[in-house]
Amino acid sequence: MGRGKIEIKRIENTTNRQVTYSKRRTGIVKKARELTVLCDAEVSLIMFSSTGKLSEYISPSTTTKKIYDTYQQVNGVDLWNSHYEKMKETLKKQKESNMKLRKEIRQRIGEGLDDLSFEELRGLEQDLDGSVKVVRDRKYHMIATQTETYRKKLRNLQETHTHLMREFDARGEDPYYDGDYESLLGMSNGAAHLLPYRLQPSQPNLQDGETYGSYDLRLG
Amino acid sequence: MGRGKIEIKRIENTTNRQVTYSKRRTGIVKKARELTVLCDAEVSLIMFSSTGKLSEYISPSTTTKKIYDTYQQVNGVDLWNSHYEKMKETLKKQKESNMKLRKEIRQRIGEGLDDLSFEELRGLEQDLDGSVKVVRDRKYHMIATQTETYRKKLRNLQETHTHLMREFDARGEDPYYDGDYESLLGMSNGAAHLLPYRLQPSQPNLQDGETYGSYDLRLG
DNA sequence: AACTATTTATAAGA
DNA sequence: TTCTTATAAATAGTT
Repeated sequence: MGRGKIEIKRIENTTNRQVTYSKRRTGIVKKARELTVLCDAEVSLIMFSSTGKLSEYISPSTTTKKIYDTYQQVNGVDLWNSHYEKMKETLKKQKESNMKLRKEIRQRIGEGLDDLSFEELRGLEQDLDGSVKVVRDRKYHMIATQTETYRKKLRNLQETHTHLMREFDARGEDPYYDGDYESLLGMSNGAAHLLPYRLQPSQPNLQDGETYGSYDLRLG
Repeated sequence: MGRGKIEIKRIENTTNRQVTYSKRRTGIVKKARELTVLCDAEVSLIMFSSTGKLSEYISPSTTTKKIYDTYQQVNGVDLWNSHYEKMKETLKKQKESNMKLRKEIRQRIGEGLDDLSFEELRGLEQDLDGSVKVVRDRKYHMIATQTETYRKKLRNLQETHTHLMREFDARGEDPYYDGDYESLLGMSNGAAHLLPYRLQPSQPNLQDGETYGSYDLRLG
């Protein structure tokens, strides 16, 4: 229907192809609209040009979503819907699993025991008994470890104090001593001196750690 | 394009409308196919007649699902996709909840305790201790109940045997007795007799229930 | 479902 | 893109 007949095959000339697309797109949309009105039909027409541009016609009485929903109903589930169904199934299983886990926890807490038989009850008791033992052992282990850590910390503090005592006592014997206590107190442990230990009755609170601020001895 | 020009409005005559639908449907599908081939386009055409019958054309290079997916990408998410997203979110939350429940159970079983602090460990121990007590109480309660039931069953059996004894002893005194022990042993409890109780030293094992087969005395 | 007079769509050109 | 127009194609009314 034009100045000449054309063969129905891809138009190789790009410009020509785009012009034809534009003209025919107008034509087919008009046809879709006429079909809708004349025949009381519902039509969804979606077109992508070779350049990817989207055009569509949809009957005014409906929406693209409705058309696709109905389309799927008629054709049975397609890939998309089956994916959706699969997800619903997974969700259902997850919820069931969740319920079971909650029930188990409730029983392990001591609730909802009415459903259990005597044997199940006895099994649960033994199970819990075992668990308490494991947790208790772990706690004792932790206490032991923490006590050991605490001892080491204490020992380190005592050593530090011992060193500090020695340095303090040695101040009078140091010809270069300038009265700077702060630098003495902040000195590193690396500077270990081999002076003999001497008791310090003038500083009775030195060993409890209070004098030089609070030391973190908390467990954990 | 026909014998006469027609106005583009609903065709009231049903037959005429359906015929026109059929003819024009063929026409528009042909147009869609030509557009696909000539212009290298992708076309999805879905039509529902006024009677609800579905017809479609889809370019061979694609699928209805692809067209719809691309359509959604271009237009942004629609209601359907948001429903899908909501479901994905729910599923994610369910899975997370599940993981937490499993972790709690593992800890209540005595596994995966390494992550717990000393305080948490102590709390868990006390919690489990309490649970064991609840379960143990429940078990004892059940034992008590079952024992009571057992006593009742036993008493019933003893009564039944007592009755049987009496019937057995009474056989010699019955002038119509014909030697049919079986019918005696199978007799119902409803036929209660008011004969005086008599000890049966010749049947010492009668009261332990073994003589007349096994009685189900199992707990639960 | 076929026919065909007529309308409509559009290919090529401007 | 849009207009023009000769011509191909679609189809309304009919059989």
